[in-house]
Amino acid sequence: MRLRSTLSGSVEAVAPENGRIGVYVCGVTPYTESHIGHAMSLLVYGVLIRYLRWRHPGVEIRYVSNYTDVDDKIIERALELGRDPASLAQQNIDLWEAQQAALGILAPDVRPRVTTEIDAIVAAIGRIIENGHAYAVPGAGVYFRVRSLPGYGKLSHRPLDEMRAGTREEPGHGKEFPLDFALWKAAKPGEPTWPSPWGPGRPGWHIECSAMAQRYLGASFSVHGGGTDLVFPHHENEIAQAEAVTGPGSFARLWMHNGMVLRDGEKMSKSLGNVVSVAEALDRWTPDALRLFVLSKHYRQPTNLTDEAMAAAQRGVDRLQQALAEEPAREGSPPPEAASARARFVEAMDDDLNTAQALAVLFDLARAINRSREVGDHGSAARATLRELASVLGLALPADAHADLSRISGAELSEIASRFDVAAAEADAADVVEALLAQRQAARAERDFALSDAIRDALSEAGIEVQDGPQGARWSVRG
RNA sequence: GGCCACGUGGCCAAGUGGUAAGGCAGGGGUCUGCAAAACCCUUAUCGCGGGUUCGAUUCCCGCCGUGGCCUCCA
Repeated sequence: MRLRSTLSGSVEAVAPENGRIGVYVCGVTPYTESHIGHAMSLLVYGVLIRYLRWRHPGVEIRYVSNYTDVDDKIIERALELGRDPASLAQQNIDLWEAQQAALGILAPDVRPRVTTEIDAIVAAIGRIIENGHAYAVPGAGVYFRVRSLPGYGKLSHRPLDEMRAGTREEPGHGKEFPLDFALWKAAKPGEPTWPSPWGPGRPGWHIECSAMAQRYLGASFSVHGGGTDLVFPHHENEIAQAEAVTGPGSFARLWMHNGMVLRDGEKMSKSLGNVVSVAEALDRWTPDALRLFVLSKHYRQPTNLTDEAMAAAQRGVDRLQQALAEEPAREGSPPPEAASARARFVEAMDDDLNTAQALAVLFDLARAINRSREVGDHGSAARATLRELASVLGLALPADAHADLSRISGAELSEIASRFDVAAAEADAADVVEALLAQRQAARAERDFALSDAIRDALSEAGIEVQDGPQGARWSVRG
């Protein structure tokens, strides 16, 4: 497959390095709970990995994504809350991992953290100093010597002198040059510290990623990803650090960046108060709807989260689910669309992860299945293809997606049951619904449509939709 | 101010030098006791102005607009 690389600006083939395809993606700094933008990012890279594994079954795909669990913000936040930075980070990581699982986001093979990789980081800094690309400033720490590296700025495509313009001097830190950045920060009172040849302290921001990426993927690897907001300075600095250790041209072959999630047209930010947390998203929308929303546009484009867009995404998911719903019928010849679907899907995904086009293949497949069902064919081959391709995109499309009654009011259901003289003693809400439907079916058999419609309306008001089909009535919880 | 993207039907969103996927919404129809779902039909010349070309939405220039980065950020 091919991906557009931020480094070269062109579309390049994803190729194995050192016998495998290694992918490193910048994870979160767990100083607070994660938001929908973090989820969108990892969701996309998870799809990339799923696709690579599906497309290249014989190739090892190693997926590494980190946690920067020591950093200014974590320390600052912990201080505000009067608690230990480590436990704060751990709490947010635990929450985030549970949420990722709920969202169906593929877990990385390795999730390194700064606090458990200090040895690798210290070793990397040592090499950078040895190679003349960094210098220690007593009492301040270690700085990377940006001007010593000729290629600095090649990722963000900005010459060094141009970047200098917007930079403010930081007096008192002993920097040789304003753009030099910290590899190691000398210990301050009350902060977590580790010993080092340059005195106690902690790693600066960028070094952890290059050190951990090279530790788990080697000096050079296939793909490095992250949000487009990380291009500068984070990824630029990662390249500089890595090349200062392993030489020019090492490190990631291809740099991939995803666009930002906007909320109602604006970037999510604390000051605007428009941050949508993962918790809120999970509460309001289904994982598949969020996934469909994210994948319905190209990963590099910014994506605007609106209630309308999410409603549309949910309806789209319903449509795919509907096509997969089992209904007994005879097996017929598979619709012709099924044969070409796989090829079209691969073509789309190979071309810079064009998930929007890939989704179109799924929807075409859904239509083909529904059409064949109209003429009495089961279409199971096409169904299996749809399910397989959907799973590559991480769409769960669970058969029981709309059977979850946990959000339906039990009291309301009991009230409806008693209103229609149905025994509501059943502990299981589903049994109550089934009993009501049986009552309704009896009414329909007697052509008492007033009663049957009243039951349907009552259930609908409670959030349960009833549909009559050839095999009887089916119910589903409104999304 | 500098750098980089983007501007496609009511909304969301792919895409191509030779008049444009898919989803949502709307309209008409089939099916249904009625609905719902599903199926069929139906809605676009691609921000504006130039240029290159036999031909541009697709390439180039300018303008307008939106977003991102340039400081922490997925």
